[in-house]
Amino acid sequence: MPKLSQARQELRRQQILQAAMRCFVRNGMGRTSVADITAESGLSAGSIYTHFASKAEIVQATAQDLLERRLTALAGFVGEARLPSPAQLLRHLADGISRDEARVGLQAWGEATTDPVMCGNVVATTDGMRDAIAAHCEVWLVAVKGHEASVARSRAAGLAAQLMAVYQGLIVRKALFGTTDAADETFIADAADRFA
Amino acid sequence: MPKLSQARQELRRQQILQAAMRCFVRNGMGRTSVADITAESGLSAGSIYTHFASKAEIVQATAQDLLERRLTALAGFVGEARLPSPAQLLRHLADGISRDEARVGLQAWGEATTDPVMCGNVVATTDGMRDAIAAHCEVWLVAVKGHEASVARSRAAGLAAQLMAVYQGLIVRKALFGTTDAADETFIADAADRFA
DNA sequence: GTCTATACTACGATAGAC
DNA sequence: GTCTATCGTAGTATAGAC
Repeated sequence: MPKLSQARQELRRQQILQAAMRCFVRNGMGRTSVADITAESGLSAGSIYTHFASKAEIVQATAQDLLERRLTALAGFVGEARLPSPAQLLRHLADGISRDEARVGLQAWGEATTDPVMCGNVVATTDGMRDAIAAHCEVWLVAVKGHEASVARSRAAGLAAQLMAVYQGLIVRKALFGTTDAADETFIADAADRFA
Repeated sequence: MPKLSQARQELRRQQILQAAMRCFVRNGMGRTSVADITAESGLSAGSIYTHFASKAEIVQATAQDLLERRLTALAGFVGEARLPSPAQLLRHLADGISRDEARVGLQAWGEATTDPVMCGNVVATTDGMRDAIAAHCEVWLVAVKGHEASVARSRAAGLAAQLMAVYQGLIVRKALFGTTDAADETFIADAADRFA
């Protein structure tokens, strides 16, 4: 296996996925044609089909990349030594996603309702985020709030589920509502208070 | 204007929209063809196009009906004399939406990211729900919690935004995650506690 | 690996009879 | 108003040259 060739393949793959992402932001996953992606990427149809077997695969891979970026960012944040509070965690989640990402995220949810592969990816990544949040909250509840280990664990699970729900609501808000930064800040501060 | 004819038109319209709804649950808005809707409704293509100008219009109308049903149900609930708490409100919102409705709701959000008409409908209806919740919470904060009018108003606005976010998160949960009733009940009870 | 050109299909929408 | 039949197009995927 030539290593350089693999790196080049990965580069092409990213080139295609980033072009697809821009197309999805503009026209949505459904109304984006493979021709649109070829035009946006500067590649040809033939080239794209050597890297992806079908349009569905491009759609899934684009969403998967997006989901994984969010999960990785979260893992990095809770991995720091600072031991952020649940409120700070929520704030970081909110700040970490752009409007374009929120838009394509919503499209991915819509696709996931009828595409089992997409649904599996969404559920797996979302569960991953929730578990990372739960694990962090458990530590936080013990270290900062002085809870006992067993109650911290069960409280952290519920807390994580709630934080994820608010996060998901915030994604809807960011994608569809032309809210001002000030209004978003109020919203996040309010939610943070509730989980403080 | 013949009245019976209008009623008949409305019946056909509902016949088409209900068929479309079933198709969207099965295959999604994007992958449902007009032929699918004709087959499901028992009507013909020609007939459908006398009632709707395009497929996009059918998609928008189906989503609009779904959104309005949720808004009307909420208005009815807060219109009762019982003065439910925010927690009970959330519980009612959660119970009022089926998994199929949640699925198509998610598809509508995805469409709304690139279809201005759909986006307008979603935003308007969601704002309507939030306002209805805020108005109710304001009354509740004054009557049950004994808050002063001015602080109740500002607190109610924030509370309503938070409740909507959790509600939206719950829609995602209901549509994509095969959660058990018990787990959902825990989730809702936990959220309700937080807003009690 | 990448391109151009194209085969094949599926879909949205309409025409015209009844 | 409703049906059947069909037109035109758009879009996915592939074949074959380079």
